Amino acid sequence: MSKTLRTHIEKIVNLTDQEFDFINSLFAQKSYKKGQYIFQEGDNFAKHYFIGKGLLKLVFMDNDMYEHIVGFAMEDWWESDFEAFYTQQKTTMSLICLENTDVSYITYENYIKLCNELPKMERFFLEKAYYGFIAAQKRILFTLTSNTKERYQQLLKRYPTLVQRVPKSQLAAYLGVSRETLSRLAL
Amino acid sequence: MSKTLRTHIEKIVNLTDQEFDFINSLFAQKSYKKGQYIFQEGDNFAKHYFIGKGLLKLVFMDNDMYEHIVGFAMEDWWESDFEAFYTQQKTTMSLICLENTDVSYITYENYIKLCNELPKMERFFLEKAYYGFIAAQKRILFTLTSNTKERYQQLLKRYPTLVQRVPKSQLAAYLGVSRETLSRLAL
DNA sequence: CGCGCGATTGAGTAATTTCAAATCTAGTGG
DNA sequence: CCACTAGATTTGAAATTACTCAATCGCGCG
Repeated sequence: MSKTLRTHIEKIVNLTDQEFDFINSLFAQKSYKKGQYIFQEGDNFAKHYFIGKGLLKLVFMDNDMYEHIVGFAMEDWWESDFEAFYTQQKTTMSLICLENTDVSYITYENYIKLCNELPKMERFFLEKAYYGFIAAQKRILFTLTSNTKERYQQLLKRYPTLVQRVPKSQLAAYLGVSRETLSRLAL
Repeated sequence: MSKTLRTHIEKIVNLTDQEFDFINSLFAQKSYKKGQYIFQEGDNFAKHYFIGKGLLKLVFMDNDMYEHIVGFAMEDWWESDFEAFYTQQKTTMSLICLENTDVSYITYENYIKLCNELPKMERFFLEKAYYGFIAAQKRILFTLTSNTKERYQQLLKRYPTLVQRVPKSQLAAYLGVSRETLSRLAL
């Protein structure tokens, strides 16, 4: 799994063996089973997670206990409650395993240390943040410009593997429609 | 206006006079009148804009020529077609002045030079990217969890000055509802 | 076989859109 | 000061879309 992380980082910045050893020393590994919470609303010490294997959902629970899906995350993706991580406040969302999952994670202290001692990693995280922002803005634009059916078709097209691994009710919670409405869409 | 930019940057990283002179040498200034396009869908050489004064909308035009508002931008904000800027492709959106506006802008080449020669500016842009991402994700979450009325009230509460400067029809195009629906909301 | 979960279907209700018309408002010229 | 106009907003009514609640269906698994 460490090899996965290195390969992943080296898609953006090149690393010497020593540099990667340093990076690796700042990450820890953990495995979770389907259904487990990696973190839960209200937790402190938010961390940043790199997913080696598995499938997760980042959810926000409303007053009626309905889970709104802010995002899915799978192999080679990063996920966290980003605001909680970066500002070191309590999390407002939860990260839940939809499959058995292996993650590498970094604490905020180690993240700061990493950026200070290895500025090229700041470049790496900057690029990740850019693409995260671009993706979020595209999702906003798509909800503005498209109806439910089009957004569902786009989801199927864009993440074909994801869709096969996730119950449709979860896709509805991501798209922001009821599962009945999703079920009635004639494709 | 240069003073504004310096003050703005120094909220995140401190600068020497020499450093700021260097930064400033990489930016150019330009003024626009209400109604003018700073850039338009299909333009090349996307730039990154810092708004010294004025008010802008970032819009995407659909097949029916309806303008969807991806975001507003005002004093002390950065705005651009971020994907077009970062990947140096043609813009897919347009940036339009809702008031007379003064901007400082940086080209992609100068942006790269700036980050390479002054790594602390990479830290600055990283922080901007983080907060941009967090804001976008919050907007997504708000559309998932709230009805139209709540989203409009949130907008009024969060950007009270903006709301006074923008026609309601534009707020509707930002929220993703028709202007008639917005008009019928009893607050 | 039967349980449990997810998906679908039905029926009534609520929210939003669309198109059209009426109203309001700020700025202009006489 | 008033009439006029353009743009913005509001209102009305019908059509569409989505939601809710309830019932049913389908299927893998012990």
